[in-house]
Amino acid sequence: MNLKDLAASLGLSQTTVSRALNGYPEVAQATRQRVLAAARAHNYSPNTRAKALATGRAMAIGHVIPLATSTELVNPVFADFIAGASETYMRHGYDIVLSVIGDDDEDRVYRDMAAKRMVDGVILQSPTTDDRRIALLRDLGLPFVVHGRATDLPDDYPYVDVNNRRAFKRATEFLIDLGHRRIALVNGRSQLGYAVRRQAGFVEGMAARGLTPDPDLLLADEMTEGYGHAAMRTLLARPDPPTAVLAASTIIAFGMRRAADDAGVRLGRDISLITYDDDLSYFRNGGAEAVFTALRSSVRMAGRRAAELLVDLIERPHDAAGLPRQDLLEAELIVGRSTGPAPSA
Amino acid sequence: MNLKDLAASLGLSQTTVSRALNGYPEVAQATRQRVLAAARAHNYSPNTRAKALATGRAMAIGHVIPLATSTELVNPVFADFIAGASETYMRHGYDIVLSVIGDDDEDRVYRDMAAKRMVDGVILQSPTTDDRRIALLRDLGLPFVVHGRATDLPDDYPYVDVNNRRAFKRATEFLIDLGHRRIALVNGRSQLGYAVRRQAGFVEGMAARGLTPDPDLLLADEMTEGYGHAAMRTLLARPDPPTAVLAASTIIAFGMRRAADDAGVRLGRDISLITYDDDLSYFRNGGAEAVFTALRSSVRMAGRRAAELLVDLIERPHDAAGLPRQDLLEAELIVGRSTGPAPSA
DNA sequence: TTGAAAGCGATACCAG
DNA sequence: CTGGTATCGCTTTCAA
Repeated sequence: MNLKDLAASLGLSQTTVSRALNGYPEVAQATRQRVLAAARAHNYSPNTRAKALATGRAMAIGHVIPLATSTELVNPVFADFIAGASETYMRHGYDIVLSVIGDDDEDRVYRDMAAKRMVDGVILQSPTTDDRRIALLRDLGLPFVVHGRATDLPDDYPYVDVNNRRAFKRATEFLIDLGHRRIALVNGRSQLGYAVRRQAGFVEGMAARGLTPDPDLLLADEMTEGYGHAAMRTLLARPDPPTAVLAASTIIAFGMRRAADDAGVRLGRDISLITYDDDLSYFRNGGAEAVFTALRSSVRMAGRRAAELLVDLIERPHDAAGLPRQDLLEAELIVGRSTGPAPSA
Repeated sequence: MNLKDLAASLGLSQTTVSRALNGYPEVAQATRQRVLAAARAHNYSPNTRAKALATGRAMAIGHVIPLATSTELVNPVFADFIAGASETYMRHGYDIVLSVIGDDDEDRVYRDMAAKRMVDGVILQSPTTDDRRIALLRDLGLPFVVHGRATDLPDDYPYVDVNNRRAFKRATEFLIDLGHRRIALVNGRSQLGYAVRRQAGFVEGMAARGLTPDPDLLLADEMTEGYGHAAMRTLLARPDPPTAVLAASTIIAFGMRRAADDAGVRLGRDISLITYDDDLSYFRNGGAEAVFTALRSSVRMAGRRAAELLVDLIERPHDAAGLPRQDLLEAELIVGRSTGPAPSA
């Protein structure tokens, strides 16, 4: 059933039926009712492609998930972000078009999306410190919102980010206040803006309590489970292993946890582990006995927020003057028992 | 730059340019070369929406992610499945359209997708035992492939599944051969086909070694982290806690692990845990010291396979007579130290 | 081997 | 308030 058939079956023109369906004011109430009833009866809904062609609006947003060739598992963060975003899109009638890409054909994908006009805007994930995709998208004239920030670029593009610096600062101070002194940070690569900020927060937190971080306890590499495992082994093999570790991602923490198991070391007892974007729901459910967590909850909200900014940008592109279209979310800090006791030393 | 402009710039008709670009044989070699060169030079790529409208093919596949309202985290399995599927789609030129939906508007989404013609086919995830979406999609005439199987329905629809029964049977036998006798199964709800099969495999494995499962050690509920936590607490509180546990999902295992930590029980030492769809990459990286894992690796392959079947179904709908378009993948069984020692009892 | 013209299914302008 | 018609960008007969 298409518009033509529907119009014919009603003895009306396509024009009138279209107007009735799209809520134009100049349609007679009686006519509108008839049209709506018929549409419902025939289970009519307009062909998206035709509509998109006619209006020039695709009613779809592109999400690009980068998947480094070295990555074995997909970072669960992407799924949570999208879950959040889709709540917003749903309300505004947008669909999500997903592209999972290797790091090689990065900008081909954006070029394509712009040229093929299949989306009205895109979300850019995990920007690097001087991400060139931002300039590219601007050139292409494709509306976008960045999830995260590119440290080395002027701060003049739309973004949503979690305040990683502050979150890590607070987590660090929390550990120090528990009595920890030798604290390790197992971080992602420093090309990633958030890795840089997480480390900055960590260092700040130490400084705020008059401590200097031991460079040997600052580890960083590709955020994989394998790396987490290797890092934990390295740390445990030291003559003076840290009493607490701050892990920068779920994926890294997976590997660290396993390495601890292998070594017979009990996390949360023998050594404290704070993992940044993990385990929210448990803490919620568990109630009182909670620990620090942050990103995992914030990520969903970040998705929601980013989607709002993007939809706004697409639908009211000229308000740019007034509103900044940027948002820095504060991560929750939840604290409790599982961090383990203060070290005796 | 659109087809019209491109044709004008070449002094050719749209027809010829279109034919040259789409590899029709009747175009002169020289002409084709000129056209291709110009297209590249102008960075031309055809407007997807117009093409879809003209051809009746959307070149997109719908993936529907169900997100129960009670679910706090998105099951990472979906992301891995999509990562696998997208490898296939990429090769064939399809895009992914994602819908994240609550359990309420289940079939509205499928109806919409069919009516709005925005996708050429869909992947159906996590079927329930007598899933009515299968009949719906058949009615709608929308090509689909199911990831998983609906136990209570005739086995006559296209699907890709992992052989859950066999995987759990083998895992169970493996544990028994290590000396375990009191083994618990923490499973998902029995509306889910795979939960039923996992339990069947577990029971079969016990039977194969002459054991009967203790009903008190068969737990099942919504697959959440909170539930995993509760289940583990229940098990540990027993006078005779199990010496090994089989967890049916990553999410459940998250919670169980945390409960073990809280209780000071070391997984892999004090009590063995086999988790079904977790941790693949670590094992790969770690080499020799591996344990059972399965779905997490298979899921990506399942995504790839499901996508292949679906593309095939869309592009050659009439071969159905010959090929079954069904695939049952065997999950890998990787075995090693982290399962913990055999119990002394 | 090439081109003119008719759709595909909607929207939107211009008349009436 | 309603209808005719051009248009969006491409594919696909049909003719030449």
